[in-house]
Amino acid sequence: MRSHYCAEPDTQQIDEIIELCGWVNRRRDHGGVIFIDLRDHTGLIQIVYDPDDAATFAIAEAVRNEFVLRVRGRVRARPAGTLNPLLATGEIEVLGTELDILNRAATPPFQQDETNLSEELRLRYRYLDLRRPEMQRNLRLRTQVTRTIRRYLDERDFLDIETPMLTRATPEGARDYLVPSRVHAGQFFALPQSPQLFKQLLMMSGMDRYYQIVRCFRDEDLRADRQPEFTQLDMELAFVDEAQIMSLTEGMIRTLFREVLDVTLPDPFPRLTYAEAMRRYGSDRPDLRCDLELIDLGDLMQTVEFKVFAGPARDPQGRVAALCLPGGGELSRKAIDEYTEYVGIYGAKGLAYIKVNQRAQGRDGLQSPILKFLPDAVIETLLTRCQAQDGDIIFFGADQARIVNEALGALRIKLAADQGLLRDTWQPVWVIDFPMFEQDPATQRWQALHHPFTAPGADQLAQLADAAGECLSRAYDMVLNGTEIGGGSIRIHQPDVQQQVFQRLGITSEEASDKFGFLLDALQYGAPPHGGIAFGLDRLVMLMAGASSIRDVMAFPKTQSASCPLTSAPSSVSREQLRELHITQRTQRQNT
RNA sequence: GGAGUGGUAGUUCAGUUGGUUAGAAUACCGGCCUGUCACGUCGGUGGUCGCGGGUUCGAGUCCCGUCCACUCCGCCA
Repeated sequence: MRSHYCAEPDTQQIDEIIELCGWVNRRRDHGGVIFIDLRDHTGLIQIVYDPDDAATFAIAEAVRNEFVLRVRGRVRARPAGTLNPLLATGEIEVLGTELDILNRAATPPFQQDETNLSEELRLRYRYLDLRRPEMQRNLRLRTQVTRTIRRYLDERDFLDIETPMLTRATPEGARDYLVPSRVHAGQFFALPQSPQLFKQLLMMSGMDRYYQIVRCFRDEDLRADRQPEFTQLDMELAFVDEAQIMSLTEGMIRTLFREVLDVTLPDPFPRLTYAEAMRRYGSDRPDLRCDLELIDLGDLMQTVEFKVFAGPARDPQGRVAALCLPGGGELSRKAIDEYTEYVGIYGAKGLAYIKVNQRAQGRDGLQSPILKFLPDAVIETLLTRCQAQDGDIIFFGADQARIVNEALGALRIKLAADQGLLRDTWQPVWVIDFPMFEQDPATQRWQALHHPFTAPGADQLAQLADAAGECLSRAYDMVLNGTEIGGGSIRIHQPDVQQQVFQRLGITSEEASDKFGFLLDALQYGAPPHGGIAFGLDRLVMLMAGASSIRDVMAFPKTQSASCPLTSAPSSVSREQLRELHITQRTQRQNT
């Protein structure tokens, strides 16, 4: 006997068809025969049958609006329309001879085939939302993904080791979710933002291949691809370098896509340095499904009278770049205004453009508000550099490099999406050679781009003190179709290098030993070279499922305000509970 | 913290320059019909127009505030 809950029709074999989800078509007694149409996915059905006598006996159990039913009867395989031309959609039917009502069911608050349900309603009745074929498919896919990953890593002798959920608050990074201690008045645990420090300690313990599919917590504002609790595939290896980790993990992703989606990814994945990614795509997670690239014009614009361009061109922190959209000459004034507004979100003060109508006619064949500021030679060179052709439009960004990159980088993706220039394919890429540090524009302080345990490149130590901004790290990100799905680094395993990095970050040795003295202590007892990576499982599954939000690949996600309509969490708690935790009740909202 | 979109029967939506009894589809209930399958057909129940305040003779509609959901910026080492 086999039994399944299923959601998708599969017409290949009768045995598989019988595993499908379907629906009791009519509740009314029809001369003692109940027809079950397996193409009508409006509820849950389970069919149990005897594989030796599949065609003649079956028990179907189903949840319908009013009843949970059990039907015993004959199963009849029925390719669409063959047994009765009127039965155009059915694949299989059960002719019931007995009917039991197992339970009553209330009318559901929404219809299962409704596609426009509000997110709040879906989450409030998530258990019903999860009956929908799409959600069944997504959670099924998620299981396939974790199963495949585990098998890949198990075959390579990785240890699956759990790390604490109640741990120590971290000084940097995201805000922590805190848990008050009853035993220690006034002290708090933090839920882990990642198992970073523990997995490094495990390397020093000789657990030289570690992985964990682990929940992580960050108390920051939500997005379509960010939830306060999310799942990482966390990995760490000892005695490895970047090449080994990248080779191992891209092999894992290739296996995953081949086995789960029947998709062949490139071998090896292409690689881009951070600098090149920013220069060509304005982003450290470039979407390579689109060929549009940013074109540097800084050298051309240094001497023009147009201060909007000349200023940033002369500024070492500035950038002047162009984006040439083939066929974009068709864009209306309104459309261009909308793109101007769009780049404004990223801090761009405007969006200059040139429409190339008739390039052969030189200046007269162009259309642009900024033409009058640019000499012929400059115009000619920039057109050549952009490989502009008749009917194209060239957009310009000129500002701080950070703003130009963000604005044109985002515009590039939006133009590609709007114009249908994103290929329907999978484009993985490694981004490597990240800077160690970035400078906070407000405080001028140096901050770790990845995290403070990331090793600098072997030849980069000299830069650490004098030219921190140019110091490159041994970090790497895996990017798929413009989404960062994994990131990691080779870690610092020498205490003196770790001290230097802390110093550069302005972390005093007192602070360092207070916050993660245990890691510094551990380094002293002999740490092997080690490194690792963490993949965002939710994002990965979201991409593979074609979903637009990680909520659609999580069983019970939170809303954008980090609450749960199903359980009404977070909630007030009793005074008694608070008292035990040494929290004064003033901190609680008076709503109970 | 900021920008935008939305909130009207259980659900998805419409609702004109402010006008009298707020509509449709679907769901639900009842009758009829039925190898029906988005069944058909006849009838019925169902609304604090998110909430609060204001303008007005009159507010679903205009104004202010607020709450909720979603998208984005900031934030997310």
